[in-house]
Amino acid sequence: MDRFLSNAVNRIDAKGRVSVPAHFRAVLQKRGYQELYALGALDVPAVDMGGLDLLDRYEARIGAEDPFLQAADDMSFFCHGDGAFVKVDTEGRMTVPDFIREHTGITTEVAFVGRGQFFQVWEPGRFASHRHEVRARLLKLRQELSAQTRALDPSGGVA
Amino acid sequence: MDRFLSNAVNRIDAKGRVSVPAHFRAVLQKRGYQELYALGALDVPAVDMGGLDLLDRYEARIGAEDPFLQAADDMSFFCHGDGAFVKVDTEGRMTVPDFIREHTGITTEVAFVGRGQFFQVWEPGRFASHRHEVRARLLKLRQELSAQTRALDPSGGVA
DNA sequence: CCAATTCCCATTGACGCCCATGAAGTCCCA
DNA sequence: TGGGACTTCATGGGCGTCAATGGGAATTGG
Repeated sequence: MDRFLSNAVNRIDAKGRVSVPAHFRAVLQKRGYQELYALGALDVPAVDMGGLDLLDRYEARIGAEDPFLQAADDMSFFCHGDGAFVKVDTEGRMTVPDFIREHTGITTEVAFVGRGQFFQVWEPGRFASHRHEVRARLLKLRQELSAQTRALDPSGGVA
Repeated sequence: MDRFLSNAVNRIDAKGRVSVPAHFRAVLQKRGYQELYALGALDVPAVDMGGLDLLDRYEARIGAEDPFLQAADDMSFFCHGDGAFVKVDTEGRMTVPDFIREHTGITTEVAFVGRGQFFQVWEPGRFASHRHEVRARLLKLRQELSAQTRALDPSGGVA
């Protein structure tokens, strides 16, 4: 297994630590990352987390912009100033920093959600809501499309 | 880690000193700089700080300009005349000079903001405001772009 | 000689490292 | 196929180390 998949909810202990799911840790180790890069998502109360490759991808994107325009400055301010490194201890736990709690609303439990090349952390309740929203949007999209084409439904369907 | 990342707010003591975040100090040491070069940002109430390489980059930028144009003269006047060196003591603290206080509005607390190749100092309140502005601009930019490309979304995904 | 700055030491609070415990899952064997 | 032993993992807590901060002493410059 080489990508972040499925989801799990873990509890934050009295010292503010939470176990990163063993499966995610295995992916990180396989890719050679001991430290996590974390960045609050733009439009949802979630924080994206992943290896340094996540930051590299943002920096590559910045490199494509004219460095004297505001867009490049904004992007750097966002991914460097708003991002952070998060350490994972020898037991596979990370301490949840304040900016993650503020951005996500996390207090006592953390929902880890695999996203392929990275994963997200959510407040469990908000994650459940968002999941339903996404499902509803996809269902609607599929119904709209199937009136014209079967593109989203190669065999039995997405849902 | 070899770049300035994440942000932290530290307090100025009675003598006007403030601790440079340990992570930033580690980056400076790795690059071999004991002294900081500081220059007030043009369009925001922040001061850019970094090693001598920061000044080098500014000078390289000046060198790219036609020396007969006023722009080159202005740039040189600005980054040499308005820039300053800031010392870091044995404890990793710097004294906040007056021009930084005036340009940023800093009084009792300093927000250190990583920017990759350099970092910035802000008054914490203004930093928070600017952060929200940047996020709003990027969100808008992303929505405009997503009609054509998913470049800002590392997943390239639906959500 | 005074004032500002720098160096040194002390405190405290946060964080990383270690060990322990209990629950859940897996594998093997009868 | 069912049960038991082993492994893995999430979680809790003690302890040492380091960083941020405060204050005093020494040094330097005007």
